[in-house]
This record gives sequence, structure tokens and C-alpha cells, in this order.
Amino acid sequence: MSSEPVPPPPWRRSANKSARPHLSVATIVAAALRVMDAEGLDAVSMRRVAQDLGTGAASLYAHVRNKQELHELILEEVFRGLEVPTPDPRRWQEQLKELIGQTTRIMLARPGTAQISLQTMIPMRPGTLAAMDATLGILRCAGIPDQIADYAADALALYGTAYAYEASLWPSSEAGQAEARRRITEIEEYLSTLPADRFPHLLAMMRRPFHEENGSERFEFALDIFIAGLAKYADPGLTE
Amino acid sequence: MSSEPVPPPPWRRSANKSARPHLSVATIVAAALRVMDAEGLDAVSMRRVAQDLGTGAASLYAHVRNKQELHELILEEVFRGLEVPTPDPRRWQEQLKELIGQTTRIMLARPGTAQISLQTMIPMRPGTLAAMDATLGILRCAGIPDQIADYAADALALYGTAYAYEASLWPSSEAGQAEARRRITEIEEYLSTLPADRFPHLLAMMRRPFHEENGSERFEFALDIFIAGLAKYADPGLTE
DNA sequence: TTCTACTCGCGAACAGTGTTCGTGTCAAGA
DNA sequence: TCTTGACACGAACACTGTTCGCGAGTAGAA
Repeated sequence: MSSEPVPPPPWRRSANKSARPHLSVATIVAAALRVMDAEGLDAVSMRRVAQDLGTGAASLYAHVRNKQELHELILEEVFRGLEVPTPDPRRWQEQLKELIGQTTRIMLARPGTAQISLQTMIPMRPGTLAAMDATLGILRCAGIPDQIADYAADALALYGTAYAYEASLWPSSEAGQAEARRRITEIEEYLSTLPADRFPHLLAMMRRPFHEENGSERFEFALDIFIAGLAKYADPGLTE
Repeated sequence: MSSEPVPPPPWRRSANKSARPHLSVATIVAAALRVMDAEGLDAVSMRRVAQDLGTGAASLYAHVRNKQELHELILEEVFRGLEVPTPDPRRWQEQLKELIGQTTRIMLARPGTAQISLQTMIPMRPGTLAAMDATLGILRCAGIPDQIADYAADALALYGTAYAYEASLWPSSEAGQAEARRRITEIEEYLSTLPADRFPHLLAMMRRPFHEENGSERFEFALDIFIAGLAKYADPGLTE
């Protein structure tokens, strides 16, 4: 490309924004979310976000430490809409299911969020902390002992996030979905090639028709099983 | 760096390998694993692997389609050592726990593997398929209905992988661990700053001493809970 | 033995990435 | 009006995955 130093473009300074583009953490996060919604998390590069704001990548670093920090800020913004219930001991099971379901739905609605959440080792911002606190609140309200509540909340959050992540891997484009279906038939053919007793159960599973599920059945089932296993630690006196 | 075309280095052609470096899928995967074990998955770039074989990145593409395929081949190689039990209905719970535990331990032993496994939407190679088939085998042997066994096997695999991934995010270097601890105290201080009733359960959790666990307690607990919840679908006639 | 054909290694290039440095410009305070 | 300091930002650095085309080496045919 042209490598000689280009003179400052005269049309930007006065047209697009008021002299200065007025960058701030909020505008940067908003731009990043815009890009993520439109083109996916992979497209959320510093350059791409800056371009959306009509500036260069270097400008972002005055407001945001890292790309990692930008990611965390996206996560925080997305979890803003989370509604936490006030714990009711008698309804702890459905409240728990609803809360974890809600966080997972939020992530599913914005593919890319789950990936950030999984990669962010220690969540440090209000939105994500609120979800964790609410989960713990419901469990403790049901009389579940402290340590068990800690472990259970961790496992629930991890499973929900992992489920959302896995689901968001599924390509959204028509071409990508066709490719994925091609790979599935490929693997079915491969399994049929092998001696029938090599992977018998897997083969049987892939032949079952409901294998192509369309809802959150799989997710809700796992949640139900886990909560059922958890129920024996709840205090019958509290949960009636 | 020096950018003029360097003449072919005379010492390689005859010394290192027999005229040609004798590349193959096996040698490439071995080199990739070497790099991953030594420097982590992030270091496993095409150039880095090629360098380890004394060649250039382009040479790898004759044997491996993609970086993605190279990743899958690594996964396959790592899961080679998996030992699958012959299902025994009366011991299905411990067999299940042991199998999932084993796959998770394999991934924990090689940080980076979990990430590959999570990113590989549809596993297509014998090693990973064998793990799935064995899980299904144990469940069906216990008399658990087909669809439930399918969902349960999926959930177990997903949770185990996610757990291993989360654990492998923890930095291995001394400096990285110090940084992580710093972040944890940072978040503790932040929580203490807020009104005590903002995140009360979270605050209480972080103050509990066993919060810094050192084993697989958390993982085994979640597994136990899930299996307990699953037990009601097992056939009492089979499992005695 | 000579010549041809074909496989496969591989340098260079392309279009991207995160991040830093140093310069330049603008607006508000003295 | 002058100065100061905050902020915008072009260019550069060291990377990344992947493709193209050349060229060397080997194996088979004449």
C-alpha cells in the first residue's frame, strides 16, 4: 500500500465528530459490542473497533488497558440486564434453574460472550459477581451447607458457561451450517465403516432421530439432574 | 533483520536428516506435542512447529490441512492412552466417575488439550470417540434409558472438559501465579469496599479458608452430585 | 544410461493481529 | 496571550495462518 506519510485527512476533523472523536470507555465498549453483534467476537480487534469509531487502534489504549480488559468490559455490559430473584426457600429449585438459565440465555443471545466468560479466569466486575452471589444466595437460603453451596455454585456457573460456549461455536452462516452437517454425515459414514462392535453405543446414538435437537432440552436436563442430586443437602425444615 | 535472500544453508542438506527432512503426520504431531509441553498451546504455531523440525511453516501444509487439524491430531494422540473399562452394572457409578476422571486427568496433565477439546465442535477421531462410547456403554449397561444416557454422557464430557480448561488457565509460571493471587486480593479488597449487603454470600465465600483448594475436590464433588441425580434412572434390577 | 514427470520441500508474500513509542494537536488554566 | 498537560494517532515491531510458485530430488520410462 501507499507508505509515504499521508497528510491529515481534512474531512474528518470537522465533519464526523466535534473536532475530537470524544473517545471514552463507554463509547469504546459500545462500539465493540456493535462489532461483536454484527461480525462475531473474532472480528472484535482493536483496529476494527477503532475503525468503527473513526480512529486508529492506538487511541483505544488511553482508555482501556488491554484487549483482555475490553473483553471483560463487554462481558460486564452484557450482564447488566441480569435480574436476580429474592431467594424463597420453598422455590429454591426453580429459582436456581431460572437464574442459571437466564445467564446462559444472555450468553447464547450474544455469541462470543460465553468465550470471554470462559477465558476470564477470575471475574472481577459487578455484573458477573452479582450472578455468582445470587446463586450462592439461593443455595444458602435452601439450607445447603456453605462448602457444598460454594462448590455447587461453581459447577453450575461452569456448566452453563461451557454449554453456551459450545452452542455458540455452531456456525451462524448458512454455508457454515452446511459444512457442519457435512462433517456429521462424514462421521456417521466413518462409524459405519468400522466393525459394528467398535463403537456400538455411539453408533446407536447417532442413529437415534432426536439426536438433532432444537431447543435447550439438553441443557435443562443436565440442570435438572444436578439439582436433583443437590436436593438431599437442602434443609427439609426450610424448604417445607 | 537481514532481508536479502539468504543462500541455502549448506549444513542442513546432508547433516540433520537424510537429504530430505522426512516429514510426516506423525513427526509433525510429535513436534507439536513437544512444543506444547514445553511452551504451552499458544506457542504451537505452524512456524514454531516447523522450526522444531528444521524446516519452514509451508512444508507442514503438505501433510496437515490446517492448524485446526493439527490441533485435532494432538488431541487424538493425547487420548491414545485412555483405558476404557468393561461395563459392570453393579459398579456403574464408580466406573463412570473413574472414566470421566481419567479423561479430565489426561487433559490436566497436558494443559492446552482441554482448550482444543472445547474448541473442536465435533470430535471425529478414534481416541475421543472411544471415550464417548465408553461413557455411553456404562450408562446403558446400568439400564439408563437411551435418551437420558445420551444427554448425561454429553453433560459429563462437557463438564469434565470445561473443568480441565478452567484449571489449565491457571498460570504455571511463578510470576503468573503471583499475579493471579494479586488479582484475588484485589477483588477481596473491592468486595470489602462495597456495602456489606451488596454481595454478602460472595464475600462470605471468599473469607472461607478452604477457598484455596489444592486437589480435585471441587471436580469430584460436582461429579458425585450429578451421578447421584442420575441414579434414579438406573434399573434397580440390573444394578442390584 | 538418459530423460521426463511428479511429488514435496520451502522462501516469499499477503493480510491480518496486539501493543508501544513518539509526535502532534487541541483545549483549558495561568 | 502563553503554557501546560491530556489525549489522539501514524508508524513500526514482532508476530500469526495460509497460499503461490519455484526448484530440487527421486522414481519410472525409453
